[in-house]
Amino acid sequence: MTLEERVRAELNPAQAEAVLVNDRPQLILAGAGSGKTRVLTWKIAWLIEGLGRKPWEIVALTFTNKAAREMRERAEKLMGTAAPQWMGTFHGICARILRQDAGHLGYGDAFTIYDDDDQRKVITEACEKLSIKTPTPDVFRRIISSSKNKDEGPEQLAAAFDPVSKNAAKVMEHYQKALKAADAMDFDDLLLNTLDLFRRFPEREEAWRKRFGYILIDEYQDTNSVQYQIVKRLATHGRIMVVGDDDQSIYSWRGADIQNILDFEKDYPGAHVVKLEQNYRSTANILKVAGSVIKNNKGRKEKTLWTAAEAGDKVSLWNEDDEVAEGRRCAQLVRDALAAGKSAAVLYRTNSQSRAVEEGMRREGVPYVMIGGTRFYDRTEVKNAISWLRLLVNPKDYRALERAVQSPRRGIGEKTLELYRAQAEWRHGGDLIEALCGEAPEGVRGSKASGMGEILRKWQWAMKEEVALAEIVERAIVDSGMEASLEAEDTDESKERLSNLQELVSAAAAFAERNPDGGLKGFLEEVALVSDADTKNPDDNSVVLMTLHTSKGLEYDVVCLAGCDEGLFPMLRTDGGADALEEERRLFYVGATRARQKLHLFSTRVRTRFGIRDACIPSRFLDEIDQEVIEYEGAGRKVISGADPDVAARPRTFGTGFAGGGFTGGGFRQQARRPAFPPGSLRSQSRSDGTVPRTAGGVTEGGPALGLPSGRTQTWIQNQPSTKPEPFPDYESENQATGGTFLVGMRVRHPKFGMGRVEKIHGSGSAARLDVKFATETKRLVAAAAGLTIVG
DNA sequence: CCATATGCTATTTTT
DNA sequence: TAGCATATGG
Repeated sequence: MTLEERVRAELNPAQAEAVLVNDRPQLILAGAGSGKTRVLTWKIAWLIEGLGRKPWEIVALTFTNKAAREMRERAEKLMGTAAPQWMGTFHGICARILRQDAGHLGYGDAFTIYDDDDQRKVITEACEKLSIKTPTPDVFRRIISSSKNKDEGPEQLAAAFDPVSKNAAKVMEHYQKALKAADAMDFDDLLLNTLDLFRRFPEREEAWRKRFGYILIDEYQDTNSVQYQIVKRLATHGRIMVVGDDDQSIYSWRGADIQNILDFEKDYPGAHVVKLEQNYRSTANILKVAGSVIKNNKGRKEKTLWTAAEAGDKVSLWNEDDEVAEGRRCAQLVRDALAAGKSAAVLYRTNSQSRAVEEGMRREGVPYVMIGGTRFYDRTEVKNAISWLRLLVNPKDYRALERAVQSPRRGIGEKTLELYRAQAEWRHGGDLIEALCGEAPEGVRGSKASGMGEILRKWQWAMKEEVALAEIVERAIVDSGMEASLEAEDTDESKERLSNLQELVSAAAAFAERNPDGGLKGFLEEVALVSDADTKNPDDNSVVLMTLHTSKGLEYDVVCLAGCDEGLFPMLRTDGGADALEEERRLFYVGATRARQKLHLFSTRVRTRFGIRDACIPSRFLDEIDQEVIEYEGAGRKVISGADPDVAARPRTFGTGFAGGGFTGGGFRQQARRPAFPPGSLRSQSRSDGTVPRTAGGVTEGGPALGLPSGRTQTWIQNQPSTKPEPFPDYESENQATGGTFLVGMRVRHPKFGMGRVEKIHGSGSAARLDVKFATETKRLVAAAAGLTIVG
């Protein structure tokens, strides 16, 4: 069989067309689970074995290491020969380009990659130097990063009229200088500098363009402006294939521009467009759920996923008391799944939700692996050890010195360090190691610092002797004194840290094995660019816990999607644009389509957020779901439903039974939408103003009183976790303006003063005054007129 | 310079 | 509530 015949035999017609067409730029719109990796890997095989292209002519760009690895493995398996060398993440490939060419831009080839922490620190220092106090460094960090993602510099920021941008411009300028002085780049710089290289050095651009005779890009919908431009410059020859799904664009907040994929046909005239709409992953019911939600988005490329698979189970909708019950239920469901030999995952919107889910897993004894949170390489002790190595590779890396000097503490502080920095710049061309070894700066008793210098010198020596990578890492841990200091501490925590450091040594050894020529430089680069999901490989017997974002590209037999509660998911920030909701919806789509066989969706009645228990309303996405394919679940308490549109509000939550005995938090959400549950519910209980009588808790205790089957007391409205409902009159006040009810402890937003908290309430009704504590001061406001919004 | 106390804020995070 | 960052005093 010829290769072409094989392609046609093993792929569906659309996939085969995507693989075999080769004379035009190609846009492959690949719905979730439609086999895009398959297409990419076959494309590589076709280019190499079918068309005689050389592996080194092909560059394949992904957004995650995991995706790159998977593509490589599958391509190699398919061909039995080596896959292209240039397969990797955008950042990784750019780093490789820059290792070669950064000299043109005034960087060394040993430049360091700064992570978020380094970034924060450098920006904070910049703010201090410039005596800029507002806003916070972290705000600047975001502004700077998003500027870079848009291919903009300080100039554009300075041109803006608002003071924040003006400040940001100054900070950014200073920040970039500091990075340059440290011979360092942040993540954004890896991309931006590559673009810069191409713009400023056409001959280099030309060289790379020739190098990359064929360009493949995965997840094209996630490209930002800089990536887009890099690609555009390299792909003038038109030998490019991009694969993506506009419905899965969930990283706009990282600068991804969905327009890139929507405009592909404009950017590459004559492009060949293939839609992959057959889904091979999920049951028809799951797809229906995903499809019925995503179709509410405007501005998407119309496409409908279909499957040859059967309808399968209905999608389950669970409504639990609170996040604790939710976690338990997930654990139970997942345990059954695992027992049946299935894979399972629990997905949530925010990392903070993981706690309750973890707790549930532990209580039910279900093994789990959590992805996200702190990366292995982000643990303090690991970073500390690495800072020594960084300094060794790049002696200008001031940030590394700042860390190393504290690992362990050795009595050298900011001031001394600053003097050495000056010294290094003045006398040693920025080389901090030289400065440490040389004569101590004026006013410094040199012995402590020069001790560091000697250690580093010794390692430099060892490096020349080509000592094994793992050994260098080991020395960093021992010679620096980190090991001794942790041993001396001798606590459970210090033991844990020591073992992490040991693991770092193993990681180095493993790296050296994989990349014999990688060296310390290569290792540090991997450390900087690898993610948590790349390092953690869950075994078959555990559930995987992670955010919806990290779940993209993965699939599981059984998926629980926790926290489908309005305000949490979708999570809409006040300043988010109209597109924000659509992005949340795409996130739902991504989450739902991770499931192969069974999807469980969860909402809760009450949820603790920021230490406050709050009443919840089911996510609007649950409303959008095609009702035919869902079933309501719950331990003998199917939630009663209804489509009564004027029941906008949920009853407050009374926190009786909790410490203190008082009620906490909760309030009427005037803007609340009708719940997802079908007709005939207790809605009748609500008053025409959309509120529920204060005494609701008492009334709802008994099912029969409401004409419900007895024993069925657990209904949506009834099921308050409390029995004592009467609030103290002084603690509340009606507010006509927002229609909300203020309670002490509530978090509110004022148009001018920002976020605040209700401290005290004087009087009631329209005459009520509130003492609201804002960030800087406490104000007494007229409840009805202050224009406060209840946040939570 | 370092250890402790207080106070503030609080998405998502491929790299 | 909890984690982290800054403030403060030894």
